Formats: sequence, C-alpha cells, structure tokens
Amino acid sequence: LANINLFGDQDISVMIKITIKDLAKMLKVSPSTISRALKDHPDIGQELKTRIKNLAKELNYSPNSMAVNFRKGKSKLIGVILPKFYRNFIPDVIDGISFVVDENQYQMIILPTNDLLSKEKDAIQKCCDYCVDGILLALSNETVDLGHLKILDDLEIPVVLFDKSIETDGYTQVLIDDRLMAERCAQKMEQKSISKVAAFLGHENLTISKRRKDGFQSGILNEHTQVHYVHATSSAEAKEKALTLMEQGVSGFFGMSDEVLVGILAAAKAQNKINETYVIGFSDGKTIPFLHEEIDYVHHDGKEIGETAARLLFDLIKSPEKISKVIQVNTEIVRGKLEWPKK
Amino acid sequence: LANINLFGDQDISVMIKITIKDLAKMLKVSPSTISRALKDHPDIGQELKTRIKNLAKELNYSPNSMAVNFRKGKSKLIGVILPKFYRNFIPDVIDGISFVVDENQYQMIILPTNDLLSKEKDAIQKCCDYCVDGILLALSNETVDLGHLKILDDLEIPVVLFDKSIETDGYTQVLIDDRLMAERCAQKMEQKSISKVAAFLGHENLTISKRRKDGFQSGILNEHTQVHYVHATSSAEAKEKALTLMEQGVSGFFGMSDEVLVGILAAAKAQNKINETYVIGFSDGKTIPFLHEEIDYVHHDGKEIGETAARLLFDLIKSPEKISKVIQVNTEIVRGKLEWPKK
DNA sequence: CTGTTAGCGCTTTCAG
DNA sequence: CTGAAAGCGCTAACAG
Repeated sequence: LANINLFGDQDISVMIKITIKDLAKMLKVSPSTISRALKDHPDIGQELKTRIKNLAKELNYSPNSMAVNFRKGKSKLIGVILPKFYRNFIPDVIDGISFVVDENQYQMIILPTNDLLSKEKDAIQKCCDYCVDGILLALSNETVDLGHLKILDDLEIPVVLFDKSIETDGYTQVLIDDRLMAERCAQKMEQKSISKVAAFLGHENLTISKRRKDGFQSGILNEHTQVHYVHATSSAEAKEKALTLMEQGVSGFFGMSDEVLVGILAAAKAQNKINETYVIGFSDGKTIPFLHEEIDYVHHDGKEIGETAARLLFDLIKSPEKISKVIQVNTEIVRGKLEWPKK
Repeated sequence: LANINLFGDQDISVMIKITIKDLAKMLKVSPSTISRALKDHPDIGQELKTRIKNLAKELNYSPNSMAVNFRKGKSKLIGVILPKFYRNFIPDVIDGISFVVDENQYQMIILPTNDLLSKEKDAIQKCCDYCVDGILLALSNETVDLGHLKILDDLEIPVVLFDKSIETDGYTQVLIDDRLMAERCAQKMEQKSISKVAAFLGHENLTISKRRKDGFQSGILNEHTQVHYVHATSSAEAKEKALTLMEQGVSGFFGMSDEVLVGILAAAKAQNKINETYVIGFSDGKTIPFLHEEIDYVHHDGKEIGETAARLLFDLIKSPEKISKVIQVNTEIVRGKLEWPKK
C-alpha cells in the first residue's frame, strides 16, 4: 500500500501512536468513516471497510482508551479501595475481582488506605477525579460511619462493600453470615466441655467483630462456661494475650481471623499445650497448612467473595436503577489443615 | 454568595460534578481565568483569585483528572503487570510500589497475567491504550524473550522489570544477587558435611532459576557431594519430590523460594525428619514464622524491591534520556523464624 | 453510503 | 490583568 508512505519511506507505525486522523489522511476519507468502519457500522461499504481495517491492522492502530472513555463520559475503570495487602485473604479477593474485571473489559486501580480514614477519603476523591464507573470498598479500621460516601451517591457512582463493613442501610454489601457461623463455633466449643474459653476478635470498631462476638456469645448456653472476649489486631498481639490467658487456665480459643488464629496457635506451641488446647475460628484455609496443626474453622473463600462483590458492582454499573442489597456468601465449618495453596 | 443560585435555590454542588465552565458561568468570567486562578497563576488579580477559590471550595470543585491528563497527553497512571497475587512476597512488593506511586501522585492499574504470555501481551497493549506513563513488569513463566516489549520502546513508555526476569540487555531491572547468594547457601550447606543434597528451583524458563542454580553449583566444592537439581512450581509439587528424595537418603535441601521451602519442610515433617534435615533457601522471612521451624535463609524484602523498582520507573518517567540500568538490592543470610508479619 | 460539525473538560497560546 | 479560540482523540447527531 503506497498510502503508508505519506510520511516518507520509513514505516511510521513503529514510531508513534497512530490515530484515526492519521488513517483518515492516508486513505483520504474522513475520521468518522474510519471510526465507523472500525466498529463495523453497517453504513460503510464492504470494500472500504476492509481497506480501512487492513491498514489499521498493518499500522497496529489501537484506539486511545483515554480519549474514547473521556468522550463517552465513562472510564471503564473501577476503583478498589482496601486497607492493606494483607497476605491472608485479600490476595484471593483481588484475584476474584480481577477475574470479573477482565470479563467485563475493565481495568482496576487499587488504592490502599493503610487503615486510615483520611486516606480512605482521599481514595474516594481520587476515584471521582478519575471518573471510575464503580468502587469496591473494604473499610478501614478507623471508619465508623459512611458519611464520606455521600459524594458517590451524588455522582451516581455505585459502590459495593466487602470484607470490613459497618452496620448500615442503603449500601450493597457482600458478607458471610458471621453471626450464625460464630454461633456454630461456640456450639462446637461447648461440645468439648471446656470451662474457660476465650474469643479473639479484631478491631472493636468493626461490625464484623461485633457480629462474630454476638454470634459466639449466643452460642454459649452453659452458664458455667467462663468466656473472655479479647480484641487483637495482629498475630503478635494475639499471641501475647493468648499466653496470658493460658496461664489463667483458658484452654478453648475462638479466633475470628487468620491473624489471631496464628497468634493463638503460636502461643499454644510455645507453652507446649497444643494437645490440651481446642482452637476454632474463621479462616480461608490457606494459612492452615503452614501451621502443621489441624483445627476446625469456618471456611470463607476470598476469591468467591471478590468475584461476588465485583459481579454485584457490574450489575449496579449496568442497571439504571441502583437497588442496594446485602449478599451472604455461604460458608461451612471444616476441619483443616486443608488444601495446599494452589501454585 | 448569590451566584450559587444561578441554577435555582438548591445547592447544585451536591447534584453533579462541577466543571470549570460552571464556575466561569457563575462568576461571569471565562473558563481560562478560572483555570489560571485555581493554579495560582500570577496573572490573575488577588481579589478575583480568592473569590474563585472560595466558590470552588464551596462547591467541592475538583478537576476531572481524565480531562487534564488527556489534554496533557499523559495519564498519571502506571501499569503493574504480574503473574498472580501470590501470598508470598508479591503483596509486599505491591505495598512498596503503592507507597512510591502515592508519593508521586500517581495511580496504578494492576494487570495479572496468570503466567500466560498471551495475557502478558494483552496487558501491555492495554497499558498502551490507557496511555500509562510507565510499566512495572514481573514476567510470566512462559516469557522467554522480550520481543513484545518493543512497542513500549516505540511509544517511549519506560518499563522496569522486577522479580521474574530473563537475561537481556537494554532494560532496567531490579534484582538481588541471586548467583552470589545461592553460592553462599551452598557453602553453608557444605559446612554441614552432608553427602546427599538437593537444590529445589522454580520454573526452568526463569533466569532466576538458572542463576540460583549456577550459584549453588559453584558453591559446592566437595566433589563427593551428590547434588540433585529439581524444578517445582508449587509447594505441593515440592513436597512430593522432597519425599522421594528423602527416601533416597537426601538430607540437605536448598529451596529457591518460599513456595518450595514450604513443601520441603512439610515433607520433612511428614517423615519425622525435621531434626536430621538441613534446609536453607530464599525467603522474605514472612512465611517462616508459620513454619514453626528455624531455617537459614537469604532474606529478600519484597517491599524494598517494590519501592526500588517504582523509584527507578519514576526516574525514567521524569528524565528525558532513558538510560537502562540493573540494580542489585542487597541481601544477607539470616536465621529465622524471624519477625512476625507486621499487622 | 460518506462527510461535516460539535463537543467531552481542560490548558495554553495569542490577543487585547 | 483577562478573554477568545484552538485542540488533545474520538464519537454521534445531522446533513447530504
């Protein structure tokens, strides 16, 4: 095609990013014709269409997404706001999200808040500035109300909460039935006839902590069971507190997350009390194999939660009327040391 | 300010996204004046400037990043392309990256390749379409040459390779001195006077595997030491292979990653041979605490690698002449069970 | 069937 | 000191 050589003999396709205008000039047609041909608009003649497509392929034309999205008033971007890249759970969640994002031909920008409310607000503002079409949000520990999400309402940017959340109406959330499962844990604990037990919870701001505490509490029916409720936000803190409790004769432990479970088991190990200690809790089962101990745990699958949250978000993005709903992902208690982390 | 009420009595700031044009109309000045005032251009009068700024604040004006970036021909976006959200190492790397990205007021889009070359190519194309200003790339296992990065050269999009990489010139990379450290591991192994040892490597395509193998090989000076070289890409696979080798009397193990180390230790545990087995390898020290065993390991810090790679990328983005260089991050051999994962 | 035109929100010459 | 106008790349009425 002699047309390519408008700009001299060198193959310009390898030099700069080709635009629709370039193609238009080379083929001496208008930009709109190029635009239409490239998206198979029925108006364009077959012959011209193939000429255009061939040249585009030859020159590696590929549309400038920024321009397209800017023009269309949407970014094909979703914002994923989360506290931190914990090693447990979160990587799986992101995996699930990225799968759905891919399916929908979107991209995701990830904004860590480091568990700071101020950074969460910043993150939301940035999402607005970048015109994201939707937001997936795991709240920071500091967040106690959702006032800062109002702007998203105003701009009609849908948001789905996952993992961390707080009691609230009007927002779509993906949860597991924390209350019920914690209650079941307590029931299992009771079957062991342990007189002194402890329930390890996460940050006290979190509804997730409250719900799991409530559930556990209502599962303990024996009035003579002595229950300690403890908050811990790291494995190290959990270990310290577990050590103290063990010295006081506590031998049954409920841990609401992998973080605290690891601490509890480390304490039991350190005291050589693995065999006389009963441990149960919430885990995704990926950390357990590292522990070399079997425990009962409520299995919650990060990937499934990520996928579910992302699908809900895209439903909201696509549907005109934004109806919020709360989805409960199913879980069950299993005994692990389970599967190996895949790959 | 009566001006706000141009659109009736309701406060429009909570209804739609305010633009420069809106402000201009309300204050009866031109958009360019608004634009200049908001960025403290010296041309604008002090009084007008404050009037504009006040109104902007009141109405929560915040510029449309898409438009700004589109106009300026850059996206303030970097692409982070990586195989998968492994639980080891990668979350820390992303943490490091996100820290630097934040410092530079950028955002990052994350594109997982699932270790597929085809998806790696897609990811690169998407980065170009989104006009990212730079790319951080951890190669997939399938990638054996860098031909598909040529387009980045043409478009002058800088790229920094980290973690996974292959032997190549002309690209900026962040590495640790794999060869030297693997050699040191072999030397430590030799001090134990073990007759049968095994070196567990990752995927055979990876230069990282080759370099660590070479290093280990050259550290073994005793001709009578019998060395098995094994490739494994998951903990499960490593465990199986380690079991077989233990039956053959192998009692010294080198593991080039957390993944294989976990498998090796699980095998030793299963065979009740923890005490008669020597294990050394490469780790970030975060998995070790879960293992309850102490081992010698080459400590490589994901966060530092992520930060270093990101800083190099921003250097390239900012500097006019793109000079590629290879950076070696320092490492040392420590004995772990080390620190707890922070938080 | 194809071209012209206007415009997404913003910045930046160039005038005045 | 301020305004008018052009344009980044693309799309979609509206004409013809």
